[in-house]
Amino acid sequence: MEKKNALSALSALGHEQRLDIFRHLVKAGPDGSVAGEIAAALSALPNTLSANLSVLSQAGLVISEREGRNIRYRADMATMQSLLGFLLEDCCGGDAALCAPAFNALKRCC
Amino acid sequence: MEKKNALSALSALGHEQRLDIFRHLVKAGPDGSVAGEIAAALSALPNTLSANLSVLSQAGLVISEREGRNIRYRADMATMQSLLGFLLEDCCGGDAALCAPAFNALKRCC
DNA sequence: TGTACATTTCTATAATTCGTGATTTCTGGA
DNA sequence: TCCAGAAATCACGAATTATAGAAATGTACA
Repeated sequence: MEKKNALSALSALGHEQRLDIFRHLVKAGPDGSVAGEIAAALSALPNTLSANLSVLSQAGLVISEREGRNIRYRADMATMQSLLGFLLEDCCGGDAALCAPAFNALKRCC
Repeated sequence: MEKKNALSALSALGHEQRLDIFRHLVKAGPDGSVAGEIAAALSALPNTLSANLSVLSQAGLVISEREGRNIRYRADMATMQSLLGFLLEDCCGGDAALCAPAFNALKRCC
């Protein structure tokens, strides 16, 4: 992951409603959730929710798909994993072997 | 980790210079780096660097310690790990057993 | 005690982000 | 074609945050 992508992902998550949305989608798992459900779950106004979903989407943290007149959102765990890789790059004094097992385990999980 | 702590950590990292500082400290490892070294490495002005180190410190992402007339900073990996735990809570449909190995591996590494 | 160095704090200005209301687009069904 | 529901987009004032320069603090050492 490049720095600008990491920055947009981190600043997207550094906002209360967007963090709530992302965690809601993480908990929802691979099925995700449609915008209306998210709005109801978080008691959010439709337009602010939409704006925040757009920010998360541009940051690559969520993926959207139209489903009839609803739009379904899912958390993109692959982006999350590469963000972690970027943040913890060279975390073990450059000895990647120390961290590799942890990153691989994260990829298998979720 | 509570939500407000996660928010302050994420928004602290969602800023270019602060992200650079944090990654610099992660690469520096347990020895950390003094403010002057960081400023030289990032070509940062002393006052803006100080302000951003303060933000990272309040977010719990770095730890500081005076060392003569310098101040040494270190990345706090424990905060990072609990942030990941917060972000990925219930990521495997509530089946924590799927994620536990990955989180444990992360704790051992770094 | 006096000086030099490293870092922080203060202050003012500039830039960015946020939330809200109104409008618009897209879809499905009468 | 027309209407209703779902979501996105636009515009704008308010609030927050960032930046730089200048001054102040704390430390070491002669």
